[in-house]
Amino acid sequence: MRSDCPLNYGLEIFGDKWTLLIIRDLMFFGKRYYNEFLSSNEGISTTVLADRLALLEKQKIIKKQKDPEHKQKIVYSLTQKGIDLLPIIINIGMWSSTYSKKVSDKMECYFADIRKNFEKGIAALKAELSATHLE
Amino acid sequence: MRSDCPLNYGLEIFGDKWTLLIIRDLMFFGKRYYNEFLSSNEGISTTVLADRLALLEKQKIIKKQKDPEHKQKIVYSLTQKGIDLLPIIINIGMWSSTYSKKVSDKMECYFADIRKNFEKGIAALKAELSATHLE
DNA sequence: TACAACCACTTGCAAATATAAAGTGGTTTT
DNA sequence: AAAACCACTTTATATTTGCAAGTGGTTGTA
Repeated sequence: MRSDCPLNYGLEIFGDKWTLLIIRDLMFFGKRYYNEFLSSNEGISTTVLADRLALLEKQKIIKKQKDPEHKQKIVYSLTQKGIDLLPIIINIGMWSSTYSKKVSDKMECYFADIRKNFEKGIAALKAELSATHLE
Repeated sequence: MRSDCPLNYGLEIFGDKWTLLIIRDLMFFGKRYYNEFLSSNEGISTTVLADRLALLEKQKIIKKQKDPEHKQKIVYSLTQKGIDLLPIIINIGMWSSTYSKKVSDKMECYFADIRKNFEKGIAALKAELSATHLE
C-alpha cells in the first residue's frame, strides 16, 4: 500500500530502532559474530537480532559466511550496499550529537572529527570498510 | 537500557517506518495540516499520525500553531531541529534511489539533481525551509 | 436558520509485532 | 567425559499497529 518514494524503500528496510545499530556495530566496532552483536550496549534481544540479520541478508546488505577457522562460527560482512549506508549513519550521528545532551564521549569525538571534513572522512572510512568486508 | 551512542538518540526518536515520511511531507510536499498528512500516498493511519505528531512536537522537531484564518485548523511547522534532518532524509533518498529498482520518477529526479551538487543543494533547500517554517 | 460536511483528533478492539526467558543440537575447550 | 560456547528457535507474554467508528466543535451551503 506504500508509495514508490525512494525514502520509502529505505525506511521499509531499516526503519526501526535496531537495524542501523547492527550496521553501526559492523562499521565502527568491528563486530562480526552473532554474540558480539548480542552483547552490544543497547541489549538487543536474540529474537530481534536473528530477525534483522535474516532481513539484512535477504536485502543483500550483509553477507553470511562460515568461519574457516571455527566450524561453529559464522562471520557477517557488509556488502557494498551495506557500506553505502555509511553517510546515512554518519548524518544521524551528527544530528544526534548536535541535539542530544547526553551522548557518549567516544562517539561524540568520532562524529566531531568527521564533521570537520565530511566528504574526506566518509571516503576514508568507506575505503577502510571495503578492505575489511568486501572480497 | 540503551546506550548513549548518538546514533541511538536519533533512532529512538525517528527509528520507525512513519516519522520521517511525515517530515518528508513537510519538507518536500508542502503539507502543513493533519489531513494533508493523512492523505499521503503511503496511507498512514490516524492513530499513528496523531502519535507521531505528538512525539515530534515533544521533541521540538515540529511546532503546532493555530491557523489565524481558520479557527478549526492547526498548522504544523518544522523547527530548526527538524530542518536539520534534511541531510539524513536526502541521504536515505539517494541510497534508495541507487538500490531500489522501482522509485517514483518525481523523487528520483529530485535526488538525482541534488546528488550532483550535494552540499550546495542541501544549503539551498535549508534556506528555503527556514523561510517557510521558522518565525 | 437548519443541516451537512469538515476539522483534528480519540476510542475500542482485533491483529500483528516485539520482547524476555528458556531451550536446541551441534562444536570446541578443559 | 563434562562443561562451556556457538548460532540460533521456541514459547509465552507484552506492546504496537491498523481499522472503523465516534467526538465536540467549526464552517459552508440551502
